[in-house]
Amino acid sequence: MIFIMATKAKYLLIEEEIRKRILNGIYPARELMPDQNTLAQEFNVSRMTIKKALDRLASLGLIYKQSGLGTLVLGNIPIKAAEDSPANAFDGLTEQQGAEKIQSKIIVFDVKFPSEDIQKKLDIQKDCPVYEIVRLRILEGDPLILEHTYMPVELVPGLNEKILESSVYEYLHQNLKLKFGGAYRKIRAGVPDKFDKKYLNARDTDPMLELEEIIWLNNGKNIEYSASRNRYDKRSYTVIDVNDF
Amino acid sequence: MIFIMATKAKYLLIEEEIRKRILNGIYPARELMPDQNTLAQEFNVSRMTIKKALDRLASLGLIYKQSGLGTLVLGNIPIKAAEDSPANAFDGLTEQQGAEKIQSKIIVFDVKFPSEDIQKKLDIQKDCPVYEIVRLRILEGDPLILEHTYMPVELVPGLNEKILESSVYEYLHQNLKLKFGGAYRKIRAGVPDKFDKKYLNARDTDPMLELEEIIWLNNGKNIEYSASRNRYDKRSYTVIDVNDF
DNA sequence: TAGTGGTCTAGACCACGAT
DNA sequence: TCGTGGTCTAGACCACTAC
Repeated sequence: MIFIMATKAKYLLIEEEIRKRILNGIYPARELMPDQNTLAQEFNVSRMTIKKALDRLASLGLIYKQSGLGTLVLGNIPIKAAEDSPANAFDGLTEQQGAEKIQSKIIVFDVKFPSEDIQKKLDIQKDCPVYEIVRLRILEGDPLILEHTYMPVELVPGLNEKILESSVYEYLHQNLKLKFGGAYRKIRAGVPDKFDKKYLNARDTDPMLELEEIIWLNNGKNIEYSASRNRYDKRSYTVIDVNDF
Repeated sequence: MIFIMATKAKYLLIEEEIRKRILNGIYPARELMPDQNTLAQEFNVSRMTIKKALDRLASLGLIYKQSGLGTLVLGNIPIKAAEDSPANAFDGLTEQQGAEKIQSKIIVFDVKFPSEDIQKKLDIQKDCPVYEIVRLRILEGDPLILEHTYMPVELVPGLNEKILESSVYEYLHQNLKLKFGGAYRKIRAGVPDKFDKKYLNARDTDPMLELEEIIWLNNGKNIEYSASRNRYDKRSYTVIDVNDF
């Protein structure tokens, strides 16, 4: 009949509740959990709403649904480590690790016209100035990531060193009210360059893990191209994939 | 998971059609496309069905939806290269590249009791034998990937060298009728080991890109743990991420 | 205020797996 | 055959954005 979205959508609340039940062993791993109709009755919602909650849990890899069989609770993932970073995450490093743990040292902060390469990556014209930023991100005193970033000036007015030293993401969201639409990321390995050697203390034989990234806003404009260089022994990226056929 | 009705589900057909319209510029990039009600009328389906098609296109990064605004068509992704491998893909290498291009050379094919590490990764007991496989994957005559794989024997009866030389995935699906539930993948960089040097011709200073992977079946059992070593100059992995907070 | 996408319902039929 | 999850509908209200 009527429903209120005072806070969260029902399917999100149900998702949370079911996740708790899985973690607490109320729905044990490797067993079937109650069927959608039963859950719909229990939560007093329609089956579509239950299904939406389960779809999300399935896409996180917590459950597996199969038509004709039921919904299976999956176990924990053995190669998952606490220090792994999901390859699909939107919060900045500051938000991931906590502001008190992360320091940022500005190596380069400049404005220039974009090279052809950067024009293509940001989808802008050659007369559209961009910030060029190189930041060293330091976790608890340890050099962790060297970030090379390009952003169109017109999309990010008022960027300054103070902001770069704290959280750019916060500035974009809180102050400029910008919203991210999505990101495309590419992960690869590479040899250390002179920046890596100087700032990440990489030796010639130390592999680097590089995350290249284009982020676009909800209006479709590209706001950032960045290449993050990680020490190979400090970081890895993870992806969960759910079979869809 | 899915349908396989005699015909495809409506939302899949609509997804295809809209994708075509985007690629053909009928719905131009960086502009709003028709709203959901209009599309529902045009395709003669309910709005929920249109929404489901759009949800999928959004998760692929082709469009961006915003409540109150409309649905925006996004452009192409500048750092996307033809040789990139999606980090979330299920088909084996043979299926990705075509059977005629890929050769597999078996370096190790053995059966043993699992180490503690492998027991944990496959979630099995110590008396449950596993295959240990090392395969060199060769693309058009060029050594590409060195795969170290472990699989429980009881889940994969009848595995042999002939199968290893063609496609294991095909054997699992076609012959054993197994279905994958999902996978967890971890990507990192590392230094070359003696296998990499011998079979991938890696020099001491060549970084390796490693993809570690656990695959589980739709019954929740882990069927495979593998670590794939790639030459850094031959391969990178990609992820698309869509903001949906 | 008008119009968008997001959520939700109650009920229907279908394909699939197990019995 | 029965019960499961998957799809689909027709219509409703909500939250957000732009005007």
